[in-house]
Amino acid sequence: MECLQSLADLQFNETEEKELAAYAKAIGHPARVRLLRILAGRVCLGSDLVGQLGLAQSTVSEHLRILREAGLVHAEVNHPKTCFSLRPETIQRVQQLLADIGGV
Amino acid sequence: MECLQSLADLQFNETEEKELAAYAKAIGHPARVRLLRILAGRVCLGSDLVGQLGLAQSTVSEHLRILREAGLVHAEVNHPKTCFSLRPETIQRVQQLLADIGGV
DNA sequence: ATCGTTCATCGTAATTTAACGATTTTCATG
DNA sequence: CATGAAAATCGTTAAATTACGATGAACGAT
Repeated sequence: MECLQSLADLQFNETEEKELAAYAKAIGHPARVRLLRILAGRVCLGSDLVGQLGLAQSTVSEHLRILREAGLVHAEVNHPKTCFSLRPETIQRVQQLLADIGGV
Repeated sequence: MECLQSLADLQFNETEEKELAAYAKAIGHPARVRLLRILAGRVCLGSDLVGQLGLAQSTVSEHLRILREAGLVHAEVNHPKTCFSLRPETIQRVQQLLADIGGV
């Protein structure tokens, strides 16, 4: 007995699979979700975000780095401050990749 | 200097933050994204999925467990076989949670 | 009752992640 | 040029993740 439907026509897009996995991995931590929600419709300095998260400055910085490297957040440096903002087009890209799976 | 917009009105929904983080964490691995894509529009036995992934049976079983526990995949046992299928409503829920952040 | 197939679970090792305090970098300002 | 503030990086520890082979459990068929 085999799969209930044919698997012969199955072809993988490994690049997109890794792309979605990387986005999801970056989103996959409550502190980072909170950062994204704060930055939805708001532009913030790192120090403000530290205050909202209740985590050490270095920890928040690390979470922001992960979000930045994933392309979910943009950072504009104005020494000694840095302005963080959401990149909504990346969120939309994630939604598009999810739609290919089974979403709307 | 503070955040460029007010943070006073900020309120968190920790439950939803954890919910989205948990979904994203489950999706955040290329092998699990592939499983989801295979199961999009197809119902498969575990043994078929093992063949498609090129990983050990125990490893695939573990990935399927993670997807199941996250509510992304449904498993129907017909001993000694198990039928795995996507739960599209969960994918849609993830999209909704993303929309609250900055998606469409 | 035994065997075979399928899937889950166990035990383990290697890698990655998360978190913190301490330190360093960077620039504007005094 | 020295200071100070903000953020990144470093070093470390603890915990979680990933992967595998081996083993175990469930049940249909022989």
